[in-house]
Amino acid sequence: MRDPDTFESQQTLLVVDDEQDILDLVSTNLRRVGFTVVTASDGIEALEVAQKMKPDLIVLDLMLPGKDGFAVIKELRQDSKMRRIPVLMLTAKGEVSDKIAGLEIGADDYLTKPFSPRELTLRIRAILKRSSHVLSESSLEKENFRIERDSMRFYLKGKQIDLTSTEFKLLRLLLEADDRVQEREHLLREVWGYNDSTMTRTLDTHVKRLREKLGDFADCIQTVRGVGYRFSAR
Amino acid sequence: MRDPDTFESQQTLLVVDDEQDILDLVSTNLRRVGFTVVTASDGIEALEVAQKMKPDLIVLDLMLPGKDGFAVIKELRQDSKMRRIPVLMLTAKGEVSDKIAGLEIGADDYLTKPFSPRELTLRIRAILKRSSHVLSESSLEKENFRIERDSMRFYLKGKQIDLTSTEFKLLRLLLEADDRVQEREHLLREVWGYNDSTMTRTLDTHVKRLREKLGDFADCIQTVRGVGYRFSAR
DNA sequence: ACCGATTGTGACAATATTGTGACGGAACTT
DNA sequence: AAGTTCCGTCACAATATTGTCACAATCGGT
Repeated sequence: MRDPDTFESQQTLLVVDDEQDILDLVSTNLRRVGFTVVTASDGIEALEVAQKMKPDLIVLDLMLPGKDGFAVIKELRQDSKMRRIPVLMLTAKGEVSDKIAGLEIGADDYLTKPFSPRELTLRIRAILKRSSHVLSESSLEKENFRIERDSMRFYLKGKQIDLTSTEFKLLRLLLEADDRVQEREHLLREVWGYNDSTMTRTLDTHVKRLREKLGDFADCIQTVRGVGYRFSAR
Repeated sequence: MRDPDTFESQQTLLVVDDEQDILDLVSTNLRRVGFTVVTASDGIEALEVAQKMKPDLIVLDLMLPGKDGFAVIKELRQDSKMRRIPVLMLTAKGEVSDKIAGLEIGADDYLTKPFSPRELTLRIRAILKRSSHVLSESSLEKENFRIERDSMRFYLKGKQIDLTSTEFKLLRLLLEADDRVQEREHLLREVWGYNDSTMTRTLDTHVKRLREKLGDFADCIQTVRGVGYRFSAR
């Protein structure tokens, strides 16, 4: 009898690294624990494969010939089809800067080389669990909040509340972020498509409107001054 | 059959000493227990090799021709790529001064000659274990302190404490440094982006504000006169 | 014990950031 | 066409954060 946790529809991982031995090592290990693994050895290839295969997760080395990990993530996040694919970033020792530590680059997690295969699979499982829960189901429920992605409806304490489409997008992002701070720039990019991040106050205004509609729960949208907003359900 | 946890991409050590026999002894021993070892016999060479190889740890003799161990560490800590590489300092009997004892020089540990190979590998393992864990997880817990990088929340004895973003950055750096002294210049560069390190007292002020918020635990932020600050949790 | 350098401290002013209400235009409905 | 909804901007208010300064306290060295 199989452990129910491993009894999952096979999940596909894309592993991207330019060092062949690491690629081999990682993929054999991941296959051994039940994943389907495809590989790529540079950024361009990675993007192509990602587009074609729609992997459930990408393991991405930061240092790549041609297009580095940052660039790959950036393009990934700009494509609506691939935006949701979680990324686990691999970094060499010296590359660990604050940017990475803060996960400001858009990766979902990162791992410093050298790492043990066990650690890698643990991380992958954690991300997949989190994101399958959060992202793939059509409705997302959290405490008193509930969002139905398909119908674009929002419920607070079971009661439906009308949101405009922008409000909905914004609240959805905040909810999906699950207590992580979402930077202003990020929200502006995701909801409005603003890439320049210049002066606009529309985010503030919409947050205000959302808070109004949340009533007693207005404080669930917390502002992190100088950074962005964070949603903490209750 | 190998233990899966030891099945990791090989870790590289850089051993620096000007005495050839010690170099040989140490490296053969370290290779025997599974490390990749590269060597250098003076400070200049050490820095070059470190830059090129990005070793996972440097074993550094204090007494070196040309540039001594202190100088090497100092330069190391100034380079953003190499800043995080842990250093194990080797010292001869008489050289153990207060500076070394307090590890105020930026080393992660030190060992007095003569030492047994076994002791050396134990120390190395300890340092590597410590430093690989500190940065790789999204939340960092240490005694009564806990920092969640994603949500930018800080907890003391389980209770959440509000920090401004600057305070958060500062505390995070101190916590991540894990008992190592962080030089003023370094903190100013990392948190504020100041490169000139001229006269500003804002670091002092922020440390004070942090201490206020830490209450009883204010003394965990220790000042090292003329050098910087050190965080030692309890 | 004294001196100079360094750090702690409290107050303050400047600045940066966000909240808020109102407004006008655009898009959509009726 | 009139009414409605939604959206982004603006001006202004309300806050929160930050850096500096003057002065006190402390430390290290002699």
